[in-house]
Amino acid sequence: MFSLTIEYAMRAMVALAAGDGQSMTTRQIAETMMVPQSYLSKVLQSLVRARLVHSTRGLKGGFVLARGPEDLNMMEILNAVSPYKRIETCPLDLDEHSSDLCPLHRRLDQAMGMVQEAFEGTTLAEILSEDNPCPTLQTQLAKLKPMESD
Amino acid sequence: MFSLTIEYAMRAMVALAAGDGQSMTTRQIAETMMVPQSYLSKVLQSLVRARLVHSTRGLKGGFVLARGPEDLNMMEILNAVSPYKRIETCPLDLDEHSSDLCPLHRRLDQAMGMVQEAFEGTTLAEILSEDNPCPTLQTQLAKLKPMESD
DNA sequence: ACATAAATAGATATCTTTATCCAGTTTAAT
DNA sequence: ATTAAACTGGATAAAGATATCTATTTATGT
Repeated sequence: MFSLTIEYAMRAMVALAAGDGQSMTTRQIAETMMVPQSYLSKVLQSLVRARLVHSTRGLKGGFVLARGPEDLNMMEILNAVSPYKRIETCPLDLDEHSSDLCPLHRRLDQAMGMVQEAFEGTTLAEILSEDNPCPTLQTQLAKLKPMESD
Repeated sequence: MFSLTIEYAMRAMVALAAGDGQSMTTRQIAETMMVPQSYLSKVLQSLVRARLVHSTRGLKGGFVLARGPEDLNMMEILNAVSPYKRIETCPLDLDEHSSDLCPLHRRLDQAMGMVQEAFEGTTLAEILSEDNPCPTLQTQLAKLKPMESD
């Protein structure tokens, strides 16, 4: 249901959020989240254009979240890479004046509405706060902040 | 979020359900629901293969629902044309043994679950029973059953 | 200044989805 | 039997999504 591009964007944002403010390169994100690196660079540029992450070029450059993880939700990430188009008018309805959707498209749009609400209500911070059995992320994070809390 | 193919499949099934048991040709369905006819024929074959509709060839042939509209839900239609793959295991998790999803994919799959439940709980009969402001459908139906209730 | 690391932009390749067309087959009506 | 209507299956084309590569620009450290 969700495109690979959306998957990759979400993974990248989770990686950045987990990095705790540290800048990460495309390569680091790609390896952490097992995303094809060359394609990830395109996805990251979408996230930059949507102003969800900041990029810095050159040596020691990389990407960081533009806001705190508690202020970034899944819907924003999805929208950054593939704008979510709710069904506003029945596609069968020729004149655009009908305010209501037909029953079929009302149902389809309701489903989209549920997803939207769920995603808008879920921040990166919440995702990070839950138990995270994702092994590659943990491994990589251990490298990123080698001796943080000691 | 839902592919055009899914859209077309849903529209076709609604058209057939509205036809009240009468057989409809590809052309009739296509015109009623404004779907490209040649592509619709492929979609209909998926619905036939999934046994949601029956087809009869030859003159006076066409398509009819395989079951009553109260026994056909949106999820079956979706599955007929593009199998719904819930997220069973975290795609980042190398060994397949982890029973739980990581928080990100738990959220993604929960969204898919909500859609699935909504669609499973919605039959064609329900869709038909609601007010239907979809003008093309009504126009076409008037032709199909010209003097039904008089 | 120079070399290096890294994002950016553009061109290109591959695969999937969407769409069209045509030849073949089946059936009803004449 | 012949004809016309209609589904079926295969080939093909066009568009979009996914992926890769290369050259360019920017920044850092020496």
